[in-house]
Amino acid sequence: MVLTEPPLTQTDCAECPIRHRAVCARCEPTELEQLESMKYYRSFEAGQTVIWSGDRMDFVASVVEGIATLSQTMEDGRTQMVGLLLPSDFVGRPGREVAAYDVIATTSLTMCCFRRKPFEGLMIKTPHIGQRLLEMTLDELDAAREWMLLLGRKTAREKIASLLVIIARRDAALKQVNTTTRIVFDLPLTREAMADYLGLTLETVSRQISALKRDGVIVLEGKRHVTIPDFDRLLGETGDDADGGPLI
Amino acid sequence: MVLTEPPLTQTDCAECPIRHRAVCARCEPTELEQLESMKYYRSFEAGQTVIWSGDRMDFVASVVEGIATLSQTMEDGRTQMVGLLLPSDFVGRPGREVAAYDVIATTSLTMCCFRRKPFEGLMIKTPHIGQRLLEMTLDELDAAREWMLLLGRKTAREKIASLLVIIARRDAALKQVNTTTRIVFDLPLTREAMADYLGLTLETVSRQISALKRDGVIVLEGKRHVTIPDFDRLLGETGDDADGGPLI
DNA sequence: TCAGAACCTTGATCGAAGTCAAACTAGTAG
DNA sequence: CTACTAGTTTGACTTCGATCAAGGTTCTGA
Repeated sequence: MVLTEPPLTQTDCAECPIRHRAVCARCEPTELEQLESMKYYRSFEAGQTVIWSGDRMDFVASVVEGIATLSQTMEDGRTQMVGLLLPSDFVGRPGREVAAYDVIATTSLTMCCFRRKPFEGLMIKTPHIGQRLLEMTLDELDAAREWMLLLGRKTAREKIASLLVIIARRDAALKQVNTTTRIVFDLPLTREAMADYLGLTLETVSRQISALKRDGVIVLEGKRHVTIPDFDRLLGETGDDADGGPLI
Repeated sequence: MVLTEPPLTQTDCAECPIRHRAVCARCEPTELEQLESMKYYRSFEAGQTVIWSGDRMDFVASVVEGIATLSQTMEDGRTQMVGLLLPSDFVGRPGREVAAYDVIATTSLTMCCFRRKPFEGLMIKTPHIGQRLLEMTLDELDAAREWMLLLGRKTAREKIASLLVIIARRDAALKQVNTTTRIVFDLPLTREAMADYLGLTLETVSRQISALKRDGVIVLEGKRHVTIPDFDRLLGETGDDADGGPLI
């Protein structure tokens, strides 16, 4: 599916997370009005491609609900995920006309889009939007560097444990539960998507998950529903510093 | 070596690349004056550590000359390079008090530093500095994602070829030579540093360089001086799309 | 001019993860 | 109810890069 001119579908945006994350927090009423005028929602089903690398991209967006992935594919089909987009994450780059990565919905997905040109204009007139975007981009860069350590130096088992910790943390932040709550969540990714994330094959992912289950580090009901009986134990499996911090 | 309060050594900054890259291009004379007042140079010898992860960091900086690396180390000593800093690259993060990575000079190195607090103040008052920094950060994020593909999916041989292309490109950009010039450069990294960049061991790096040499993809004089007889041939070894673009 | 250190190369062997193949599970469309 | 599909697991075997070990090169400083 190729998006060249996304349709404008104006709907109410009261819950749009971009309000909290990139823009609006310090916006004047007149700026909010402008944002409303360039805003529209788009929804996708699980598995749908939001945009292909190389396509023209006339919007930037924020994930409202669901999960999307950014990935790169080599000529011969090898693919590597380079970004995991959870609710409130930002997609697209001001000033870039053409998408640099494939964006794929891994669950059903709703995004709050802003037409790019007017958004760029507003950014120039409203410095704090750019400042917020800079903070978010620096956070993403830190996450990417953490990910590079994972890809370059961790064992398959450590990679799986790290991914589980990342998902558990983001899930907890989203649900606003605290550290003491029992840690239970559903894996939002297939084994293949996990493999693309971690630079492994899906067979290795499957084997390592089975091993963590056999060793009692995780409890699985079905193939996706995970319980972590002892979060510190899981943390210990990641290879990261012990002071990597608590769940949230 | 731990830097907590870097000494202020004011010198002239006519050649400081930050003028071109992050600030100054659109600065008013009064802003330039302010920048001068918060600026100082620091020099390091090859092998010296500029700052350790976890140290207090009271400055942001731009590389003027030489090469530095950002790297992360796991408890057991496994290390992964997460950034390669060449002249005009920016180090540090506005708003961050504590360094997140080790910064190490791999050649003799000169940096143009700005005291962080006043720099942050200037950034708030001067939006275009933040805008420039956002662009540079987005570029770095793209580079990090390219690097993730390399770490996660490329073979050792492809990794080495990719690194050679990256160095050749940045070297050419720095020297302002054009595509048709014969491609000759010195490797600025030891085999071990290359291994840390690529998520390999130094032995594998050495073996793959020998293999590329044996196959005529590169010509080596000594251990560091590289000639690329056929750049397209080298590009073909990277596994990247053929349309990965020319030297510059 | 020699000793030592840092850096690099090469060989032999090993093991973690990849590949290929088969079978299992759960959901769903007919 | 059955057949199909997408997703997953498990087994057997292979391979790429790691590990361990020895020796070579270059440079510096005594």
